[in-house]
Amino acid sequence: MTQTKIGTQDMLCFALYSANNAINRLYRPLLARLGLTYPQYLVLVSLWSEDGKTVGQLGRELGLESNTLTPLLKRMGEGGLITRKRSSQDERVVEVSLTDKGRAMQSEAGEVAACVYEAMGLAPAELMELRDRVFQLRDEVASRTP
Amino acid sequence: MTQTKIGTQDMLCFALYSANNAINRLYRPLLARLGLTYPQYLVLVSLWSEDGKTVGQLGRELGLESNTLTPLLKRMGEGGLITRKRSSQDERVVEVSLTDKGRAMQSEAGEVAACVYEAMGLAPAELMELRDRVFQLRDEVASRTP
DNA sequence: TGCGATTAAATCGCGTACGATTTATTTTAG
DNA sequence: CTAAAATAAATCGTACGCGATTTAATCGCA
Repeated sequence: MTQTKIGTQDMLCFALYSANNAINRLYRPLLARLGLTYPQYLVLVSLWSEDGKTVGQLGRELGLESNTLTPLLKRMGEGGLITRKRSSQDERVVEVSLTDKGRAMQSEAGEVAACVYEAMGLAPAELMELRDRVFQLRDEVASRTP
Repeated sequence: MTQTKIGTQDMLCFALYSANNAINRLYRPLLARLGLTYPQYLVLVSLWSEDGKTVGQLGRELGLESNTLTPLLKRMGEGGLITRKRSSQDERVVEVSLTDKGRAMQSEAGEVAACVYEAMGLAPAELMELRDRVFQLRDEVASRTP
């Protein structure tokens, strides 16, 4: 017998849970100086790479639903980072776009990203390999979730 | 130039964030049938491996503080899974112990763990390697967080 | 054409996470 | 011995995530 009792330290799910918490604790004070939370930062990263997405598109990319995104985007709109406008083609759809202020934040955010990258202490190749393994696990789990 | 713009799909932090969310979505309905949330399940796993821990000990193991644990443990106490008692040695400390009901839940939880393990689609060796890498990253990030 | 089914956001309630602060107890220095 | 420092939980407010439901608009098909 190799192991009778398993503890939290044996669980991959706990590794991901606690690593995610740890990274959030690193990001939080850095992003707070920009008036951002981590999920808000992810929305900006998404829009910086391609501006003008619907709530549904953002949700599919980030793995979130409207019940999370709607209030989050509302706060970002109040903060003047984005605009939210119903599509004239399809009034059900809300289109999210960057404001000048939201676009301008990209350069400041670069320092945050560099700071987090450094704290991870991984060489680029290691980082990319770990990232791809974690994405693969996510996709595998998601595909088996009813 | 290899890449001009980076997106969410390039970020290790997003991989961890979205994988953690995906795993939670898998756990949630399974644990809900036991009346548990994922962090509550982690508390039980910790106590099953060694019963009788203080709030502070649980917090160090799980990476959580009293502001998160206190209400969580209160709910678990109301659910009859644990007891919370101030130490007679040091009245500042609260000791958390399993009830019979909390202990009995271990066998039911085994099925949940098996279900999650299967959904990950990883061989044991792969799983352990990924787990250790993620823990290592967590510890590295935590050690560099002020 | 019209009406039920589908789709997209929004709303609501609950349970985390966590920064900041408070309360209560113990430790420690003088 | 005692007042200040340190420690352990608890409390409070804000922002996620998400299950469940609601509202509004569009689609599909008889």
